[in-house]
Amino acid sequence: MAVKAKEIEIEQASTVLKLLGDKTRLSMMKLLEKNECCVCEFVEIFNITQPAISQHLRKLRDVGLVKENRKGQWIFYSLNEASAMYEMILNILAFIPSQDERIQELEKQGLRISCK
Amino acid sequence: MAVKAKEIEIEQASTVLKLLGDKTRLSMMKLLEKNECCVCEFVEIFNITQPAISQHLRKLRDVGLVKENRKGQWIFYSLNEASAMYEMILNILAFIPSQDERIQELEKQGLRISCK
DNA sequence: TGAACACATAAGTATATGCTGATATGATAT
DNA sequence: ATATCATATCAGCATATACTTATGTGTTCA
Repeated sequence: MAVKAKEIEIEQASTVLKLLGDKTRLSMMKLLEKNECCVCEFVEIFNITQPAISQHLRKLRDVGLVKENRKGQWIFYSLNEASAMYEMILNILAFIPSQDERIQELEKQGLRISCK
Repeated sequence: MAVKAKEIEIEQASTVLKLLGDKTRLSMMKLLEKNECCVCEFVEIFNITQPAISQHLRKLRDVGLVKENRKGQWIFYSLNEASAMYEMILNILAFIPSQDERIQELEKQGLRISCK
C-alpha cells in the first residue's frame, strides 16, 4: 500500500462489499480475475442451478463489477477494468486463494465440454 | 501491492466482506481505524438505537475484527490488530473516505458529552 | 443499598436475499 | 421453419438480516 488508494463513496463501497460477501459471488470474481468464464462453466463449478448463476452475474453486472461479451450463443463474463471499484476489487481478490483448481477439477472429469 | 497479500480462507473472507457490506458497520470500522470509540459515541453518530449499535459491534467482535476494552462503565472498541484479517481490513479501509467529520460534527454540537 | 448510567441480550417484525422450477429470449444448426 | 442449446427473467418460498421495544447485567456514586 505504498500508493494512496483511490477513495470510493461509502454507499458504493458497502454495496460492492455486500456483493463480495457471498461465497459464490466471491469465488466467481476470483475466477474472473484470471479467466473469462461463461455461465455454463459456473453452473458446473458451483452446485447451483443456472438461474442462480445468472442472478449472481446480473448483480455483479448491475454495479459494474463485471462485463459481458457475447460469442455466438455463449456469453463470456470478465472483470470490468473500467470500473471505479476495480482497484479495490483487485486488492481484495489478492487475499483470496486461487479457485482455479475448481476449473481443473472439471477438466479432469471431462466435464468442461460445452463452450470451448 | 508490492508485497504478496496473506491469503484468507474464502469462507472466512466472504464472512468478513459480508459484515463490511453494511454501511453502518463499514463506517464504524473506518472510524475505529483511527479512533477508539465507545458505544454511546456510535449511538450519537448513527441515527439508530443503542441495541442496534451493540448488535453490530457484537457481529464484528464475533469474527475477531474488533476488540473491546472496558474503562469503568464504558467499553471502548478498537480494531483487533491481531486478527488474521487485519491486513485485508486495512487494505479495504484505505478506499473508504474518512468518517472523522462525523465525530467533529458531534463536538461542534457539544453532543460528545458522555465518555470523555 | 439503591438510583443512575452504559451496555448487552431477548423477542418480535419487516424487509432483503438466495435459491428453485417454470418460462421467455436469443443464437445456431439442420 | 423448427429443434436445440445458452442464457435471462419471473414467481414463489425459506432463511437471513437489521431494526425496534423491553428487559437484564455490570459499574459508579450518593
